[in-house]
Amino acid sequence: MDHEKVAASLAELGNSHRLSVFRFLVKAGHDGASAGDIQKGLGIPASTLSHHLARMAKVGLIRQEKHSRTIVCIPEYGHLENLIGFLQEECCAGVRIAHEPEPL
Amino acid sequence: MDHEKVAASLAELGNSHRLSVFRFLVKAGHDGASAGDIQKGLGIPASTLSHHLARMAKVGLIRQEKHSRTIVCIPEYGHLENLIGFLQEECCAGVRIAHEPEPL
DNA sequence: CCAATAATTCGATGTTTCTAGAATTATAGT
DNA sequence: ACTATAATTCTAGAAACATCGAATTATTGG
Repeated sequence: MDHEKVAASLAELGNSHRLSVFRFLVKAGHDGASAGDIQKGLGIPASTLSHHLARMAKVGLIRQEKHSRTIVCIPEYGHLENLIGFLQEECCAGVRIAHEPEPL
Repeated sequence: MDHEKVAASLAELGNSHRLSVFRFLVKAGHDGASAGDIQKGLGIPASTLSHHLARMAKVGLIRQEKHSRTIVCIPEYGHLENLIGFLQEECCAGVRIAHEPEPL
């Protein structure tokens, strides 16, 4: 993942509503949750939520699958892993994360 | 670190200039770099840079120490670690990071 | 005290983002 | 065909952000 994509993804997660949505989806698990479920669960107006979901999908934080009338949103775990990996490698350079063992 | 602080910090890192600044500071190491050095290194106009540095300091991503005329900026490694920790715990729930070993 | 340097604050402008109601599209069930 | 449901798109206003030159505030050295 390159610099610009990382910045764009962090910017998306850097919004309280969207961070809530992502956390909600992670809790929901690999099957994800429908836009409606998220709306009810978090109490965000439909049009506002739709706007945020579209942004998250655009940068690859979530995937959206249409099943008849409902749209199922699934968190892209791999994307977040890549993001975390970037931060650890590019932004922690030489600094060890507390619970991570020393390299040999 | 709570939800709102996490969102605010991610939002700050979610700007290309600021992400560059943070990476620059990490490369510079624990001694950090002066605002002037960052400006020369990244080619960002002084007033623009000052604006970004102030924002980063506000959420705790960096620390600014004034030494006579120059301001030294130091990355707050711990802050980023907390951020990464939050993402791993709240947003990866049960998902294993590739290079991390399975728990016993 | 004066000139030079380092950095911030001011001010103004253009852009993006957020928000949410209203209208629209798509689909299912009867 | 009609109605209800799920979600998006449209639209528009407010708020926040980004940019950067010019003016300003320290601080150092001569």
